[in-house]
Amino acid sequence: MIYSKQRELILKTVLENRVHPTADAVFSLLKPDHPGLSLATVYRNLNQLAENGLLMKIPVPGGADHFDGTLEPHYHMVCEKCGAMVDIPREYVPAFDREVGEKTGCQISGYAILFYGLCKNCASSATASS
Amino acid sequence: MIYSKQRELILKTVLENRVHPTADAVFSLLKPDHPGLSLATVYRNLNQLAENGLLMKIPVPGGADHFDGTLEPHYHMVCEKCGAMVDIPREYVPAFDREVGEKTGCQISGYAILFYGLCKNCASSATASS
DNA sequence: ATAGGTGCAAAGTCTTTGCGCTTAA
DNA sequence: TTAAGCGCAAAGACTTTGCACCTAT
Repeated sequence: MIYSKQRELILKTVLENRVHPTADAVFSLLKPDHPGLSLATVYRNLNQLAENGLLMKIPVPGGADHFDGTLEPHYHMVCEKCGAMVDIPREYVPAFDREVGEKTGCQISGYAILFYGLCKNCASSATASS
Repeated sequence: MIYSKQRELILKTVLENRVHPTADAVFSLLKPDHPGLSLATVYRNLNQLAENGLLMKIPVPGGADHFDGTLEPHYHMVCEKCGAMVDIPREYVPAFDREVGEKTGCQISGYAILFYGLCKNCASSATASS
């Protein structure tokens, strides 16, 4: 992976913006200061960075993929009200792969969990307004 | 929800084909005997049936949604070799929502788990051919 | 020199939607 | 008769790709 200015910028943007941005969000953040930048470049680099383990790709069914600079294993929740993506510490979830593999005869290589709900802010404002 | 011949056919197809078909798969199964059928109708009805709890919609990141006529709560595995979708009994997985909600302050409404790996067939043929 | 990157625009995949016609209740 | 459904074709959202040019090594 030879150096490229664009890739550096894209990685930096994800690392500095802890909001788990989508490709489009990264693009929008960078575009003003880098008018020549292409959305295709953002997609290519985010995917490449994820493949190389420098970022985590978080697929969201029915929506755009998000990218996360936090590499420690953890899960995510999508806020159904504001769309925010919230980190969920990993330790509350056991290692399913082995368990499920033993019981079903399948060879499990991994699994993805995505929680749905309301983030702290939206949950408290919903309570307040009732 | 007023009756429609198409909806009946679509539901019947999912119930009889325990392969967790996609909208397109349902369409392909029905098209030969029902040349007038439209893919849009299949999508509309599958979604409506899922909303009404007669089917389960299984979103697959980066791929087409699958639909499942088995209503008892359970999870799924996508075979990375043949693409088959395999049922995973539910009891091996605890109720996360409450746990995670308590720890994070978020109001969790649900979660989705999707396993990745090799189904029994593909796992054994991989072993055999080595 | 050359493999890898980039920008642009086109294409691809999956899904939804607008519209005029049809049908169940 | 009228709200719900249908078929068709168009559009939408997200992502990838082909190509000609550029750049790090």
